Amino acid sequence: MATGEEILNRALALVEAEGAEALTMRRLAGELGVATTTIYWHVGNRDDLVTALVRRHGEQMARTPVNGDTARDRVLDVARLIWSTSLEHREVTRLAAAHGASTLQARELELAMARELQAAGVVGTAARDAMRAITACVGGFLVAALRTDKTPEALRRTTVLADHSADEADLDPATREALAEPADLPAVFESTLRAVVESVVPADLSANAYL
Amino acid sequence: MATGEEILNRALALVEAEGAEALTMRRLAGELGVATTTIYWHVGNRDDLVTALVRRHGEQMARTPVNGDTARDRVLDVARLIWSTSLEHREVTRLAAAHGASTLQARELELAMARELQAAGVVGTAARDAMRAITACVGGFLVAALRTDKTPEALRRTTVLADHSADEADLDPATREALAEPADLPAVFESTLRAVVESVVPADLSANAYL
DNA sequence: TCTTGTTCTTGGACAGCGTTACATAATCTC
DNA sequence: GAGATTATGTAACGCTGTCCAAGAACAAGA
Repeated sequence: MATGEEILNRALALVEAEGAEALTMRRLAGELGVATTTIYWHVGNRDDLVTALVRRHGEQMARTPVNGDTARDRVLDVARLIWSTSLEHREVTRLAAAHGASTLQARELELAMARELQAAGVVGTAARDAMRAITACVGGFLVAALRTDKTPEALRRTTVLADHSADEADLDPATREALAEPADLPAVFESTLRAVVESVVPADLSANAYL
Repeated sequence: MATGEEILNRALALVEAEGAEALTMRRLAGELGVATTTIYWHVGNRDDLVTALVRRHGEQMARTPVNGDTARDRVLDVARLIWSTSLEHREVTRLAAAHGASTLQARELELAMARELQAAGVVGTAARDAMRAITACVGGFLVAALRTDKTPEALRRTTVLADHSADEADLDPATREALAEPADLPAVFESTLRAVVESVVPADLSANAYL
């Protein structure tokens, strides 16, 4: 009755609907109308459950085709894809991050990036290092974006950084004011990633007739 | 007998010695030879405990002076400082990350960065966005570096990305081989951060007589 | 049809977690 | 010394992941 596939479906639905922390063995079992131990029999550990969940979801995430004319644009687009799809399914992303399985979640997309890098002439250790740089940055921005959701007021950047009690008087008032409100994260992401990709992927001269 | 200060000291020692997940209320109480509730009386919640811990530790982290001749170098050096001190106290960093208090941990150093940016002529929203970009990247690399420690073999990048069963045949063998072993993260960090900082902090012409 | 073996499900327990209500002891204040 | 404040302890509640041993369902062989 309760196949492993069904359990994963239900678990995914639960996570997307009520957040990563709603995924408990008892809760999921109740959702399926089944005893807790049944899940263990079919899927195994909670670790196994989450791993299977993230892997399956990661495979579905890589459906979108890659856009862009130049090699750089296509690499950049893969990075954008990781960013946007991770944000669309932010609860799964949070779950994967808490589980240390972010790489597994983005596996297919990272391999796509490896292919685009190869098309740009970046192979071997250079490709590995380029991927590392790009994915680290994407991951950093993702952490920043997801943190904002559930962090209590007192730990927000805007309050932590703006709340200086008369010290930090040497900071420009305009800067102080700017620190008190959140940045436009997608915009900063876009420009930062562009800089990183440009530093790592050689310009595709052939694609631009004007150079 | 057990002041709040002492409790924080012991908690910090516990975290640094046995990892972030060793910090449980009962464990800490036992360590102090005291009932669990005593901690609640002195420090409050576990959230409060961790917050206080991270804040205090973050203040101690900002002792190191900033080096560098040009404005860019000094900004870069602050970023390096966040990176290296966070890695030296990696368990506290892990704890702060799990608690969503990374900004609090790096507060003093981020404010130092704001000052260096100001010295470089970057103020207002530009300074905020620049800080966001830099700290997101540093955070991303930190997550990557810390993840490697405690992730089970099966979830490591090197296995996740290298383990393609005859698919991905279109990937260069050199790339495949490179993906199977870890990157030199500090080196990639250094070069990536340089690119980001350069894209965000204007060159300090006055500091270089040759330009 | 009865039996045997495998697959699947279950109830109940265990140890651990954060947290709290309540009772007790120590210390200071008037 | 009486009373209030501060500090600590006991015992429980509800939650978590996990496992064990017992049972139900079902397939196939005699």
